[in-house]
Amino acid sequence: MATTSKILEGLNAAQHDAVVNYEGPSLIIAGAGSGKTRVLTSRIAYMIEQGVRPESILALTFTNKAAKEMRERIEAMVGPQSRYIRMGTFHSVFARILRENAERMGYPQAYTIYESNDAKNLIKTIIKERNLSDEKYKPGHIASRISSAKNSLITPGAYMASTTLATEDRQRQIPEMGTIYLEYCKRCKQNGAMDFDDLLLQTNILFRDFPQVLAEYQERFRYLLVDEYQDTNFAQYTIIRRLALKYPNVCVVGDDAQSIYSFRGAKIENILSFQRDYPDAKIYKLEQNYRSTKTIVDAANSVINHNARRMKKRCFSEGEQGEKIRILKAYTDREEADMIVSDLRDKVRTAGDEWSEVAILYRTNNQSQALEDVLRRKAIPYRIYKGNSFYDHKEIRDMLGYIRLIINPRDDEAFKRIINTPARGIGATSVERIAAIAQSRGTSMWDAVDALVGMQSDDPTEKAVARKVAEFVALIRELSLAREAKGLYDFGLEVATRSGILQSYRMLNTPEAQSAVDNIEELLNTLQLFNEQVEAEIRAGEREEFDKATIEEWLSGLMLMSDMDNEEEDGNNKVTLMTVHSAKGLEYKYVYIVGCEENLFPSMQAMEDIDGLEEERRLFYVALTRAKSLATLSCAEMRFKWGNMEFSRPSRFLSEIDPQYVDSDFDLKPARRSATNLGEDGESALDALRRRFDYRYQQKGTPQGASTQRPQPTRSPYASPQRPAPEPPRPTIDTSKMRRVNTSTTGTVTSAPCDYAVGDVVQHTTFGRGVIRDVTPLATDHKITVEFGAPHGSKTLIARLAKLTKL
DNA sequence: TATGATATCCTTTTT
DNA sequence: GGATATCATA
Repeated sequence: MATTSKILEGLNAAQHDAVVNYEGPSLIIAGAGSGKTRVLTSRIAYMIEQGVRPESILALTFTNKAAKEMRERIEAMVGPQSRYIRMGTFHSVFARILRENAERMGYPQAYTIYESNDAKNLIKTIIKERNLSDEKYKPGHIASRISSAKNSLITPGAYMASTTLATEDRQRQIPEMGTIYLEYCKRCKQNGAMDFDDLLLQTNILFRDFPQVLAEYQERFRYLLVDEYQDTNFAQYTIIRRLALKYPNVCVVGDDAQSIYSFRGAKIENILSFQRDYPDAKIYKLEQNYRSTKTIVDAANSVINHNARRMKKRCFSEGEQGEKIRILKAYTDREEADMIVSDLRDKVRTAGDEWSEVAILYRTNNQSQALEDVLRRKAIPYRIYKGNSFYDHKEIRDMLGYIRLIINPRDDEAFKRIINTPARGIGATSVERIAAIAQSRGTSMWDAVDALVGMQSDDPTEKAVARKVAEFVALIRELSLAREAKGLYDFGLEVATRSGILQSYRMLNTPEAQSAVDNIEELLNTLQLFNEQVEAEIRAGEREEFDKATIEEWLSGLMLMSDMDNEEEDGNNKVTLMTVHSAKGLEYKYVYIVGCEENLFPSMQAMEDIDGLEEERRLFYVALTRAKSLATLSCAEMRFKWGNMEFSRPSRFLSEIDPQYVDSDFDLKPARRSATNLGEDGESALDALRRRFDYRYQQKGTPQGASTQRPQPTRSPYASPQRPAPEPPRPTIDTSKMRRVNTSTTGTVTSAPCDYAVGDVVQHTTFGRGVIRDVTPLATDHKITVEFGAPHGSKTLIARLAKLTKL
């Protein structure tokens, strides 16, 4: 402590304290832009400088990219020892630990990681096998229930023992839910597979059932650091709890105001009650924002102040006042995109900035479409981040299917995917028969087919199928040999060629097929890259000689990789498009938040209860605080939804921003649309609106050749020769819908009478029957507290939005 | 069994 | 509007 470390230079008082006091539990409340990453990296670097062994540090981040960046920054401070820090997402770190311990838990070491599609397919199979109605038992719904059970560490046994869950499932008319969950887990294990949630659940089971294993990791990881703690779920929370039991050197960093992942089971309580969990925890508050202008920080604060559930902190900026937040309004979503893109082009050009200083953020992925079209039309380079776009491609999933089956022959989902891909004459009936045989023998489909190959049959069609199956078996065997004999890249290439996948696309001479071939090549390149990387690590002595690159390791890495983690190789000077969720942790000079409309942002389903609405508000806060110098918000009056136009009103969040920070030329009050505007006179108002967006209007093909005025030939679904242009030249506008929207708008906006009173009995679509306990008036609505009894308890809802019926 | 046509969901957010 | 699922037909 005698000499000051270089690492501490330039830190403010709060940051300094948070870096230096690394022993014992600490909670770092880090407001947006407060130098959180800097504190985390400096803290770790400082620890190493003070003699803490890097191997004893476990740092968990939210994305792989964040981990990579942190490691680089630490390396810059303390050099190559940083390589020995265990760092990554919860999922990737524990996937590796599980691999080391898989066998004692009844999983193969080469277990496969199931992504959500695999999980859903398996659930579908189970539902079918049990002859349950796929009307009531929707795979997606079942999958999400299983997922939240796992995130809350509820095993199938516990699930079925719970009377609360049983009644809940009966209410939802899925009484077999527990059985399906049990069967699902059984089948995953049979298949030697873990889904995303298993990676956390099974880690907990490992630590619970094998205390000596837990003890080993407790000794190994004496210092724990968790980033984005406000977004951890119960399973993650418990892992940390367990690991910290012996040496409570646990440092969590987060911001309750940025908790936006409750749909994934994240519990904001984890951060709110850290002090209760670790009573002698030290608390550090990083409140100075170094990222944004005063205007942006203050505006964001004024919005988040509408939330009741907050931790006390005061975020401020000492930067410039900066420009006011601009709010733009367009008539249609299409026009909104035009407006935004022209605006950002002007900004970038006049200021001489880079495209990469601009981000366009939206609430839902589908909003990117309109923006992409305009960007492409104006030849502005852009980069779009979209979930796991890699697996969205069939050719990639097929390639991975082969590789998975070779690594883990028990993986029935992979087997089903590829047995007839590319088509080799083994149809659904044959596959079902194989599945049935496997079921009856209690083996995997691969084992079933493997045993079947030697058998003879007299039936000629059966014989033909048997021959084809035998060919498939031979193919997989050959590829397995290739895996052992060849390097990673060559093996991948063998899979692509011998399987016939590559050939099947080359035969087709379409641009889509070409892109598929490109994707396959890209996949093979990642194999090569991975191999080179591992070899470099071995040469540098960071990795043992015998620990060569394996296809298993590559595959799990790939499964746990998100689009976020992919580095762009062909130049970075591009406008960024992404959801607000993916923007967390990032910053841009210019930020555009589009679609600031009621029912979109905040989203319709989130507005059902107060918690949901508050989370949307935090999301909006996250969006706003991404901006360094200028934030621009926009909304449209009409938006294409499910193929027809729907009206929307400006988001309540726009009017929640303190007006002194806003620059807009229209009234922001959500209640602005009055009855006269669209009342009985609705049609003419509509016509006026139609006229103003005749761009789309004409594009949709007016029969009189008006479309020829448009120089831009856009793909037009109504222009196809088979289908005559519809009589009224506005096929996309469904007036019946408009009237509907219309009446509901006028009815609720003008005055806000409340249909509910204390003591009323109501029915809710998800929570069931309840009694109203309290009614509080809001600006344009009422907040009601409803007691639902057993599983749900008391909920605070917004009268107009909650799906309630009075009984 | 493979292909093309029609029906149906969809739109919250992701490791 | 679009992707995916299911169905009808050769």
